Parts: sequence; C-alpha cells; structure tokens
Amino acid sequence: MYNHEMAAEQTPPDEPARTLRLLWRASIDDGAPRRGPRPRISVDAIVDASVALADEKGLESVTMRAVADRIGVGVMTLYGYVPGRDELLGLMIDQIATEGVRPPHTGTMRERLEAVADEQFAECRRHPWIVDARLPRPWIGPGGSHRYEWQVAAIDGEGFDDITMDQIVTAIVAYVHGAARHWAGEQARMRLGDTDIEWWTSTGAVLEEVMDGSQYPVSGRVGQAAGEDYGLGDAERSYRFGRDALISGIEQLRTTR
Amino acid sequence: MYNHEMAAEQTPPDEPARTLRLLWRASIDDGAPRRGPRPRISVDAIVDASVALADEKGLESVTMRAVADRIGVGVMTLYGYVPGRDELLGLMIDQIATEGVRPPHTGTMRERLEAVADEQFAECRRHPWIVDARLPRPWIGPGGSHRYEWQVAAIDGEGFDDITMDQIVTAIVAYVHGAARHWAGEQARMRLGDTDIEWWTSTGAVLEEVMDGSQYPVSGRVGQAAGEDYGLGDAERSYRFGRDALISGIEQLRTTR
DNA sequence: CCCTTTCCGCGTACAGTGTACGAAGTAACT
DNA sequence: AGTTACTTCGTACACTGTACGCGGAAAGGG
Repeated sequence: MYNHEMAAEQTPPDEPARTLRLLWRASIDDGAPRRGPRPRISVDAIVDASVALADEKGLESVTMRAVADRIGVGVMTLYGYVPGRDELLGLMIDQIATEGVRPPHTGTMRERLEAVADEQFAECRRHPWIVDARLPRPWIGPGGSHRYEWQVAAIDGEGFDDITMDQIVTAIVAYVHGAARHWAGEQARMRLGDTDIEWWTSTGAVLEEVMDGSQYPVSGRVGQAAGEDYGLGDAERSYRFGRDALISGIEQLRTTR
Repeated sequence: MYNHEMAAEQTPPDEPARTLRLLWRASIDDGAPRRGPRPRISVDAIVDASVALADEKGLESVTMRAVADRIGVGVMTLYGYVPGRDELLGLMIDQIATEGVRPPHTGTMRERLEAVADEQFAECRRHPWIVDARLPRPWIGPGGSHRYEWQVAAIDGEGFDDITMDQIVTAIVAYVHGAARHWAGEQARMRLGDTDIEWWTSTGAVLEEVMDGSQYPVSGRVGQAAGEDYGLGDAERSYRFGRDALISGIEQLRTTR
C-alpha cells in the first residue's frame, strides 16, 4: 500500500539537487521523529575526515576506504550520507572555503584587492590539494558564496559596473589559482628533501649531455640567473610579483575612464 | 659470462634520467645492430595515441589499456617503451608544447606579451586536459624549453633584469593556467548541452529555496548581472580582461623605473 | 646449419580503486 | 507483537596500474 501523497514532490531526490542540499546542509529535518536507528555519524564528520586526510597525505589518498577507516565505519556506510566521491570532493572544497577569515574591507582599493588575493592564496596554501581538484560541476555552496560576496564587496562602490566587478574578481582568482599551482608543485618537491638535490644534479648532468645549450640563448641566461638567485622556495615571491602587477593594471583601469 | 666493461656506466638507467632521455628522444642508438626483433611501435606512437585519446575523451580515459588498444598492442608492451603512466603524462605535456606556432617577436611590448599569453592559452584550448594534469616532477623537455625561450625572448632587451624577466613570464603563464582552468570547466559544461540548462534550472530552484538571498547583497546583484549579460560561453572574455590588466601592470613596471 | 644470446611482445596475476546490491539489525508507529 | 522505515556494512564486480616471467624472433658465432 503506497502513500500517493508523498510521492508527489521528492521521491528520488535527483542527484544535483541532493548534493546542493547537502552543501547547504539543508537536511530535511522537519522535527518529525525518524524511524530506525539514529545516524551514528554525520556529513560533517565525513567531510572533516576527508579534508584532514587530504591535508596530511594528499588528495589521492582520500579514498572512500581510508575515510571510512578514519571515522571507524564500514566503507558503504559513507554512501548513506554522501552520493559518491566526486560529490564528497565538492563538499570538501566548499568546506575549506568556509574557514577563511575575511574582515570588513578597509584601506585603499589596492589594499583591498591585495587582501582578496592573499586570502585566496592562503586557502590554497592551507590545502594545497585544491589545485589538483577539478569538478565536473561547479557546485555553489555556502563557503564559496560567502567568499565571492566578500571578494566582490572589496570593489563595490568604486565606480565599476557589475560585469567589470565580476571580471576583476574572476581575474584575480584565476591568477591566484595559477600561482598556487606552481607553489604547490614547488612545495611538494621541497617535501622530498635531499632526494631533490640528488635529482637536480642527476637531471643537470643529463640535460647538459642531451640538450644543446646554444639553442637557448636567452632562457639559458635567464634560467640560470633565476635559479641561482632565488632557486627553490620562492614561488611565493613570484606570486607577489604577479599579484602586484595585476592589481596595478586594475587600478589603471579605473583612472583611464 | 658477463661483459664487465658495459656494466661500468649505465646498466640500469635510473628512473629520472631515463625519462629525461625519453623526453629528448635521446635513444641510445649507437648504430650497432640490435639483436632480437625490431620494435614494432615507438614512443612517439604511444604519446600521439595518448594525446589523441585525451583530446577526445578527457584525461581520465587515458588508461594504459586504452592506449594499448588504440595502437593495437598488448598493454604490457607499452612498458617496454615508457616507464609508467606518470612519465607518459610528462611526455604528453611536453609533446603538446611542441605544437605551438611561435613566430619571431614583432611589435610593441604589449603586443608581444599578448602573443605570449594567447599562445599559451591556445595550447590549453587545444588540449583542455592539461589543466587537470599535475606532475610530481617538472620534467624539462624540448617542447617546454623552446616555449620558455620564446616567451622570455619576448621581453629581452626591454631593460628588465634577468630575474624580473623570469617573473614576468611566470606571472603570465600562471594567469593563463588559472584562466584556462575556468575556461575548461565551462567548456566541459557546455559539452553536456541541454542537460546543462536542465541542471541550471533545477539548481536555481533549489538555491532559491535553500540560500538566503539577503545574505548576499553585492554578489546577488553582480552575479545576476554577469549571468544575464554573458551567461555561459565567455570565460574567454574574462580571460582577455585579466590578460590585458596584467599586461598593463607589467607595462607600468617599465615606465616607473 | 644449429645454438646461443639478446631483445620484444604480452598473458596472467595482484593489490588497489569506486560503488551496486541486498541482507541484517534497530527503533518507532500501529 | 507486527509492521515499517531506517542505518549499517559484507560481498561482489568492473576497472585501474604494473610486476613477473614465458614464448618467440632476430642476429652472431660455430
């Protein structure tokens, strides 16, 4: 005997909608007492465990089994809370967007834009694995929404039209992601420690043998200078350089209109 | 009975060195006739097949089995030519860096930097999967080296010191990568076609229900404007916006010294 | 000519992945 | 007590990268 009424709206919550509700933690908890055993864990527990795992050992070590082990349940239990691994990744990404500290904007526009870039970069620094994470869907969750609101607010009232405002934020975020990618790569290499030096010497020897230096007049000189002067460890300086240039360009946009 | 002589230098070519030689196609072909059957395929064939596969169906569909099937050999045959999947990925990345057309630089510095950015962006456009590819090692191959040489040459003789030159190129490449990431995401969504519209409407309905619009005064307005005006399909316009801003900032760098 | 040596091709096997299915158990409602 | 709704999770399957080792093919030496 079926209840025709309840089948009306939401019998099988279609996939995207379910994940969206999950992102906003819009559990359908209408106070009515649920049957069966109370859930032993929660989405938050799963997401937190996954983030911790990714922070410690990288994204590829976030397997469903590893996550389940970490919170002490069977693997398949997770699927009662989360549709699948991809959706879990979306939850993780929005989760870390929530952590950022974003004080009200003050100072010049340049300072505000710097803050926007630095906050986004700090997020990547805390969780280097986001640069590896690519999603089939751009899930719109609370974390990302709050961040975007704060980012756009940084240039509100500066005389830009709405579309330009969006493009400014998009450009900065894009740059930060790209720079963070380089930074994360360098970071991963540094974590290998001495192995890395060994690798570079071995690499250098082979390169010397195999590539014709005379074919690279400019980059040979520049690459060497860059390598000697700041070597490993200054993807961060590079980040700041590009950040400042980009913001200068945006500033100029305002004065030339 | 062993030949002691040949064991002296290169009995087991250590992993990185081997891949490096592979990148530069420095086969140890010393003219001496090899025993046994001639190789039936080549590294190039493997790399080409892999790139084609990635172009057609995305990076995750580049499995060793799929590649082997495509060129009509057994899976394990590949391992006679290539150390493993990660190294193959490195070969693919350097391969597509070879394809770019990079004419001698002409015009103003702005035009030259635009060309640098656009060429790098075109590469990402041709092979959207590179934004997904992250390598443990930054392999230095001929493709990437030529590209870097050309990129640095674009600002040679403009009065920048070597380190600044490197940072300029790095910043542009970083930005392009970030923008390409957004572009690739949008592209993937567009390829889903009508499914996507359906998805957005469904998403919109849920969002309306679940997120409190009043919490997002600025982004609510801006997001709507951006969505209405150029909707899907203009990650490219965004790219140009940021590119121009970044280059403006770099130009300014020169005049202020 | 055969035998040895050296190399290529690749079938099989294994540990690991995400997840579909369905059985077992538990708490509330009738 | 019986029914119903709900959570947990063992098992199974298709798929991944790749180690091992066998069989055969081409060249060199007798």
